[in-house]
Amino acid sequence: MGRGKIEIKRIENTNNRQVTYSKRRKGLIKKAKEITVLCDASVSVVIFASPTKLYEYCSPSTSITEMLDRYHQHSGQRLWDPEHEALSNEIKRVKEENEKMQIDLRHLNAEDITSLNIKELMTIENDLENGLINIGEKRRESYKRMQKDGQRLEEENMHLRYVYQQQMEAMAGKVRDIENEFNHLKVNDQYEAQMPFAFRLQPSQPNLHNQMLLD
Amino acid sequence: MGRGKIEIKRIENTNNRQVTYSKRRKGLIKKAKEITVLCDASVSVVIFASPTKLYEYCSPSTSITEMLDRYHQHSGQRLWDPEHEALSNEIKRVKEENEKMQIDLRHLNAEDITSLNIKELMTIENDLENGLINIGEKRRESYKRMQKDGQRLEEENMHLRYVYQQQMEAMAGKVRDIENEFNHLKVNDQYEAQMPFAFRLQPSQPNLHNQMLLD
DNA sequence: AGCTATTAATAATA
DNA sequence: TTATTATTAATAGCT
Repeated sequence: MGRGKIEIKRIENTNNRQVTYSKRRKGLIKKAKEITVLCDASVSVVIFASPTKLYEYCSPSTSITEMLDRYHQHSGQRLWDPEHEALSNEIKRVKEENEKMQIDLRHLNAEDITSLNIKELMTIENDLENGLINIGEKRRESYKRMQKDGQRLEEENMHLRYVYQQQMEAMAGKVRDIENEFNHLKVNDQYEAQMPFAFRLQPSQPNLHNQMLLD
Repeated sequence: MGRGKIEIKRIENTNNRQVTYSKRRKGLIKKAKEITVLCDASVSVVIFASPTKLYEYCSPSTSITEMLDRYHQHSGQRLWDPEHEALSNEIKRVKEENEKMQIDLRHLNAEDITSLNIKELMTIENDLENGLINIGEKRRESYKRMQKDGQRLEEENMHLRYVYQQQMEAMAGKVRDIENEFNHLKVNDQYEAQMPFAFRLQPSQPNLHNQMLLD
């Protein structure tokens, strides 16, 4: 691809070699970028021709480190300790999960579905429906739970009122008894003994709590 | 360079993507080999698109390890030490991505899915969705209403308990006053007068309603 | 996997 | 280095 065909062998002319290096390096990295985008691939490229200059490309989704990690996993070499391996496995696992979800998402968005058969489409549709149904189910459940809670609270409320009134009345009766006794004793007494207070039962106050809120 | 020009963006069709990946991967590695020979360069290429398959090229004069060493020297980074951190960050990043996708997946209910091939299917699904969404809306409303009611009842309940206890204590105090008065009178009395009852304040009973429910 | 019509890369050149 | 352009090389869309 040039003005003439060239043999793939070392370019002896230094200038030509450097020019070609520059051009082809650029081309290589461009290709790497393209395959990354087009094919959802992870690519790492490291190039150097002289000790001083080094060029590298690494696809955005990864890092050189991760590429290395993969490389080592692939080649079976173990250059580092198990902890790192554990981490790499973790990454691998999470990334796989990631990929699955990406596919699912794309499918649910009706992307990529041209490559799917009717059965797979049905499955996706089913998933969508089930998702919706499940959400409905959960809502219904918690609705019922709330309803139950509401009822329970209402009942508790009623009983509290009831108990409250009962107690008040019982007390009132007892206070009346004391009063009677007191008055009876008072008959034989020369100096006016008085009830220390005039206690009267308060009427039942269903909205008492509202008043309490103002305290 | 093909039958048609293509945009550099992810190829959605899975089959096409894989074919292109295979072709371009081959091309990339060929280019890497060529620049290695032509320009006396050292090149390392690592490619992978699926977790299981990994392709790599490394110029014969070096090894991946040496490439790395050079990379380290050049970038000033030392990959082996902070590797742990780098991997952790990677995990964190991917996990965050995961979470986002999970949220997306969950929110997909309301997503509009259209496709010419499966138009009918999707229409039905849409109807289903909308129906469920409307119902969901209503549910959500009454859910909130219930939640509010529940809160109100709970508050009322608490205040009833509070008022109840206050009244009981006030009464107990008053009953004590009466007792004192009574005893004082009794000193000058020749026949044993007795309190008509031994009134004692019941301890606060938070679970009173439970007992009441059994009545 | 192969086959080509096309596009893309690049060797020679300035 | 950069730009131009004549050529070759890579490859997209089909079988």
